[in-house]
Amino acid sequence: MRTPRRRLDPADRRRELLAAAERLIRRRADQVRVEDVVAEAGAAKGTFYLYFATWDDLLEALRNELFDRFEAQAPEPVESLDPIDWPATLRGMARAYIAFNLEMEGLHDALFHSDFARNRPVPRHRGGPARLAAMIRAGQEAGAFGPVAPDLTARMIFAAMHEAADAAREGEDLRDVTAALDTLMNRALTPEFAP
Amino acid sequence: MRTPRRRLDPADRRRELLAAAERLIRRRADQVRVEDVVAEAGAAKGTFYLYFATWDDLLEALRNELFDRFEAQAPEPVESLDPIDWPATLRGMARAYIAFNLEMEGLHDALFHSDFARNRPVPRHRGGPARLAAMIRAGQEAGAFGPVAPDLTARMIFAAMHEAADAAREGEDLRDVTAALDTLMNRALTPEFAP
Amino acid sequence: MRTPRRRLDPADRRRELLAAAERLIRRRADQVRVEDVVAEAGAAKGTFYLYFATWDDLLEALRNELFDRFEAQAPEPVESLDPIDWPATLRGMARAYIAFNLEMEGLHDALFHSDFARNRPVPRHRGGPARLAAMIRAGQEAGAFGPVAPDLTARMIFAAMHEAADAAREGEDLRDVTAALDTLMNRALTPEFAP
Amino acid sequence: MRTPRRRLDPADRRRELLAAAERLIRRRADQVRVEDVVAEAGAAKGTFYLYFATWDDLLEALRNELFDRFEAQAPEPVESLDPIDWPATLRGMARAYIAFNLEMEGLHDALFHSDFARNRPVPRHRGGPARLAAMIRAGQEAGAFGPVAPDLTARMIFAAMHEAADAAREGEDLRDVTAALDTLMNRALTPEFAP
DNA sequence: AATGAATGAGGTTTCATTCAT
DNA sequence: TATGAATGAAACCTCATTCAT
Repeated sequence: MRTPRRRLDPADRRRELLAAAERLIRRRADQVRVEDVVAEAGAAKGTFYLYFATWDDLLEALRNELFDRFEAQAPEPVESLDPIDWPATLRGMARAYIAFNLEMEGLHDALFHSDFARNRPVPRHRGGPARLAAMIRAGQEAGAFGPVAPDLTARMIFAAMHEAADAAREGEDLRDVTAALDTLMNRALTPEFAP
Repeated sequence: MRTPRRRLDPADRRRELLAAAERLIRRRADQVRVEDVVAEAGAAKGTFYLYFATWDDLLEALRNELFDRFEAQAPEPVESLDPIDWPATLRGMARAYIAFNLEMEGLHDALFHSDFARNRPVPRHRGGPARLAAMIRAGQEAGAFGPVAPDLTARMIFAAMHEAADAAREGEDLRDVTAALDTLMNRALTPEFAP
Repeated sequence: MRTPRRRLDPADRRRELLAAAERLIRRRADQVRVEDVVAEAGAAKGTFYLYFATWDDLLEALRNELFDRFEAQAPEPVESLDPIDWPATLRGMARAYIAFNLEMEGLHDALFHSDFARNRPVPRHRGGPARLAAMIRAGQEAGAFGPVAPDLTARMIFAAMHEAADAAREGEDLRDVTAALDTLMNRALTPEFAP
Repeated sequence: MRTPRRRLDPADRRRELLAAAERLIRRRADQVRVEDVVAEAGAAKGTFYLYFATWDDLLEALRNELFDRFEAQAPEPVESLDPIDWPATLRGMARAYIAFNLEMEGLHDALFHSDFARNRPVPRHRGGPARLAAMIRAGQEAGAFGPVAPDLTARMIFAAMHEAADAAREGEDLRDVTAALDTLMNRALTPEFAP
């Protein structure tokens, strides 16, 4: 019983493989093998290697896609005319990030804390902290944020966001989590406080 | 009888294996195999399994040891008589944690973000966030910290500490990092600010 | 229609494929794959199989072509009128063979000592030994060569030629090699010696 | 149904694997895979890699063993007291080599004309030509052989021996082959002929 | 208590050949 | 006649774990 061939446009086939991998890794990051991916995608083993030279290349493609997707959904917040409400913008970003992260499930560790992540670090310019730092700087210029170190504070707040998302995933009430994060960010950046 | 057997007190043997594993994992978490550990420890392969039923059991033992060690070195801050300076205590803990984390090198991801970590989550009561939450509660009762949600805030601040340590490891100046973290914690917990 | 199709006269296409294969195998007999050949020939993978049913068929075609080419360039030595100088004729053939063999590079083993060679032996009538044996017989009839067993001696002298070519390829001085071969052949066939 | 373990002394296990490989390669040099060898040797796949890092390492070990074996069976020819009969000694070596080569079957090409052979050439000092050249030199000093170039002539005569063995394997009568080779060697080396 | 040879499931990657277009 | 995406049977190699000694 031969499997009938499904001839696809290469771009489509690639998409299917990526999608299949994403679906599986979400569920159980470990234990996903090339074999599983092609089975899920309805392709043959060799087909995988037509599109990705190694397993890590697939992961890299997946990571890039996630970045693209996040950037598409949480677009540059500015573009406004009236004085921007920076704290609100920040809160918006936090919500978007938490939602995105919650939705990532198993992908996160597989892409950001695996051997893969160690071997292929995220390029500096991608990733949330850079965006967040830019936002802090802009807010500071507008007088909406206090005089904190933008880059390091951005990294730490981003880590806090990430942790908040984890907490939500582990069962904490999402409103509590969001409120606590809002409080933390508000306090961390308010211009009304100078220690 | 090629290699003479080294008969050891079981506790010593176990310690040697753990120490060997720690040394190797620090260096390169992936790529460490049972074989390497026993070679480093001067034992035979089978001996490993007299002390650890599986590889993950070794990791768990290692994680526990790290917790013990951290708790031993960063002792409960209280025990004092005069009014405690809570912010200072917190800063002390942060410094201790950063130092500890910096010194962990490859251990961190191997123990906290690997497949192992997913399969065997850290027991609630161990780990920094629990201690930190306790500290926040105590500080709040003493009027030294503002009215934030203790557990969630503890988690987020802990994540920030962790990120700070990462930043230091990646080359950021340790004083800058510590200062930024102090600022963040101070702002996040100060009682003088109510949004 | 990405690549424009190159419609060729079948004979031309076949020639191109053969030439491409020859070029590549010369360089590195192992490691040459169908994929490489079609790339080198500017054709698509499937096209290969329109001209050669299997990879071994290509090799066989290549081997035949080499035989043809050798026979064309080292033409039947006779055609003469005066008494033929048989030893000189033999030396001429040896020189031609060495030159040819030197020029074959990686082709030799790929065509004569590979799994392919085992599965498809050279037809008796092709190949140097047969020609050489004929020459020895003719020379014997003319009284120019001694009474040695023509077929076996031809095989062995041919092997010696081949070895001489190898020696030259490995860096021995071509004149030394040729001289040693001439001496061997002269001694092996001289009529002036009967043990 | 587990296969019961056969625990062997490492040297014995290695011998068994080599012997199994030799048996199979003799029969059909291509088509022999690690899997076949371990099956023939009654071992598990992983066991192979305990003894040979790669397939080519096995082939190299096999080649070395063959050399050893040949040298053991065709010992240094000298050791004599009276004037040595050099031609007879040479004929003896030729017979030994033919016998050995005939007995090698599929091993020859696998070890001397495969990709393996190209990647790991025979060390100069092993192999027949070196021994043969030494013999020619000794014979020349004793006045038993004519003034031919020893090294190149040795190579060519060795190739002739090899071809003679091939002829015998292909069905030529062994006595004819031996006689033709004797004649060739006698003529090639006789001191009574100077062209 | 200790050893280290042996196991074998698991995973990756390659490439001749097929076949839908 | 030509294309090139797709196939899937090999083959290789690794390493946690077992077990006979």
